[in-house]
Amino acid sequence: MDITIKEIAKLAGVSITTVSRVINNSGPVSPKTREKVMSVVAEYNYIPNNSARNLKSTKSNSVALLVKSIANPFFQKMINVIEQKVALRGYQLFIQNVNDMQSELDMAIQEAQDKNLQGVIIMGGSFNYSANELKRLKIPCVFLTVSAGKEVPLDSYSSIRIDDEAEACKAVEYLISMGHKRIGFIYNAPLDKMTPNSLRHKGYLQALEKHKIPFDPALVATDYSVASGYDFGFKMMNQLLMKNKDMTAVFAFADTVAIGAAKAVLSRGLRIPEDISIIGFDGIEEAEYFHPSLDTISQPAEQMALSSVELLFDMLKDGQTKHLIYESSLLRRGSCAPINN
Amino acid sequence: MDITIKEIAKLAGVSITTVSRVINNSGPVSPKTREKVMSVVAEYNYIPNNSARNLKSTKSNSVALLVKSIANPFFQKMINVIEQKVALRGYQLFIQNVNDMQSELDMAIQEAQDKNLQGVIIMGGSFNYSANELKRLKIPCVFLTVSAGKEVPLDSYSSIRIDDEAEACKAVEYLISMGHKRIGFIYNAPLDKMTPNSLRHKGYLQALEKHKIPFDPALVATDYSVASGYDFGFKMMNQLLMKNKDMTAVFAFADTVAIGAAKAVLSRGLRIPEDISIIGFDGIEEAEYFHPSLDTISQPAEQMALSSVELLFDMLKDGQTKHLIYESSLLRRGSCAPINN
DNA sequence: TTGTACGCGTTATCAA
DNA sequence: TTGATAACGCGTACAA
Repeated sequence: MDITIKEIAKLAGVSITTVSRVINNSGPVSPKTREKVMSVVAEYNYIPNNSARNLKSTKSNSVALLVKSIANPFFQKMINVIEQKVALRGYQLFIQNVNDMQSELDMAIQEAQDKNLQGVIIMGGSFNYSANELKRLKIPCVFLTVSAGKEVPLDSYSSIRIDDEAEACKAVEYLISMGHKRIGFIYNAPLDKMTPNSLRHKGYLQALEKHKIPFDPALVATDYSVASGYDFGFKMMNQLLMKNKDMTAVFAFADTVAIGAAKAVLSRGLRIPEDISIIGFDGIEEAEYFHPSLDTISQPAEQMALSSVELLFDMLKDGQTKHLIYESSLLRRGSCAPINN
Repeated sequence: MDITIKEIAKLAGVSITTVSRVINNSGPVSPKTREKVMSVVAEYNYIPNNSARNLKSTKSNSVALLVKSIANPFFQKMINVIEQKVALRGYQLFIQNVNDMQSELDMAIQEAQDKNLQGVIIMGGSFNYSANELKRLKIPCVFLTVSAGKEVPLDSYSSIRIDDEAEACKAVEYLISMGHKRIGFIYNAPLDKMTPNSLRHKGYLQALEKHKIPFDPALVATDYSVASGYDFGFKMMNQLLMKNKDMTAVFAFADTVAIGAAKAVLSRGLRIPEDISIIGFDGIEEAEYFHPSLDTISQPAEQMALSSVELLFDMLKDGQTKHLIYESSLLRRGSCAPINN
């Protein structure tokens, strides 16, 4: 085992209380005692044991950020912002990945207990949390990019998201406004849960309906069995192109997928946007650096991340919850063009 | 505070020992006692406190993966592999991001103590670890993509990496073999530390020297003050293009940077590879899905990740250390072409 | 098969 | 300005 506070105390010829005071700057210690202790601490590379600390103390100035699929590029920039803002408040931030198999809420509950967290931000996930589970998480919680779902009382959490359905609808209407009627859609969402992706699907359908464009299942590509990403977009787009010779535009539910789709188009010798218009969703850097840069529905990621921290500390302060729905912006960068025939 | 083992014991009408036995499957418990305890545990959503558990220093079957800059796309796929392989061994894996300001080794030491880790994999970072610090980390440690540096005894850690210098040299020689002589280089490495990136810089110089191509500082773009990424590559490439009208090829030290650079080329209406050949390094998915797909020096990421887990468990088993240097492969995908004038 | 009691490393409450 | 000492929640000898 490593060196403990007890041994440091003995080596410095003081009590453990004094050592504790020195390392935590709590309570009064005479300068020369402090110095003595410090030197011993340095000499033996003493590091306090956090488990013991958490066990004893009830307040640690720390919050956690749980990210459902940290590999998601869209989340990356939000993570950076949150990291900075939390640090600015003098709090420590624990960043944890939550994989597909794990329950983010369960992890939050566990971590909250282990680390005496003051609050949690949960990024990604679904809209299906139970009021009961959320109640077990006794600390303030902010959902980022989703809300907790209908059954959960609004005053038990805060949330920040966009209106995925409306924004997706906007994307498709943008294509429609350019004369497109045969509009493909690529998406991937679990069947059993409500996620932002499911809402984007709804948005696609809504736009078609609104503009009296008949829905054609052949124009929709999806595959629950695989993870979405570049290759997913690539494969799905190839399917769409094979099946629909008259398709003139495609809406991909995420930028990564849009990139894969765009690659499929270009690889076949087709042109963007002359032959196929493509629009994505999220607003990640990769879509901008693709060539041609892809049009997209861009979420105000930095702003959302920033707000998540603010809402969390609002809750910490006076328990006030808030539910923000941000506007996304349609970025026209040239991957969509009016239909030309 | 949350419910504790003591309260569960009381509610179930048994001792805490029995509860402990039930939840850990240690020691004998009669079926009906077990059932009784389980039901109380379930009813009250009891979750054992990990801090308290760790305090008892009962070797928890867990290892940690510390990632220097988890946002790095190249690391992402390795993380997935490691996650799976560790799980297969029945160990729990803690994944931790280490940002630029933090010392990965210090974090490892801290975590090892707090969580009773059995071992650590450190991904990324530099070649400058001190033997002393490594000694303070008393558990097996595997460095992935770097080694610990010259002063550290080889039997105190394991490592897996590639020969960055030789591979970078290979990339440049590939360009040279196609007749290129005015070859730009974009890179970014801290001045005070030895990193894979510094080695790639060396490789660039080495290739030039080997083929008697005069070194021209105007062909090298770097900027220590910013983080490297797409935008970095974009900016640096624009600088290079402005300064060197006769440049025919560029080697970017990382694929992300190569993508930004390629975007700069295409944005100016130049063609790849007809006007400028571009080659990157790492072998990330993004480079493949860029259009045109970018040539690159591809590291065997999955294999390296897999080996890192194996080496860690080798060390756990019998203390054997090993130092592997993998071969990278040159992926020719069409972003480089023979010079044509 | 079950329970009692101690200690893990730390902080906090007293009293000196 | 210092120092005993009691918790914190849990696992585990050792007893029963």
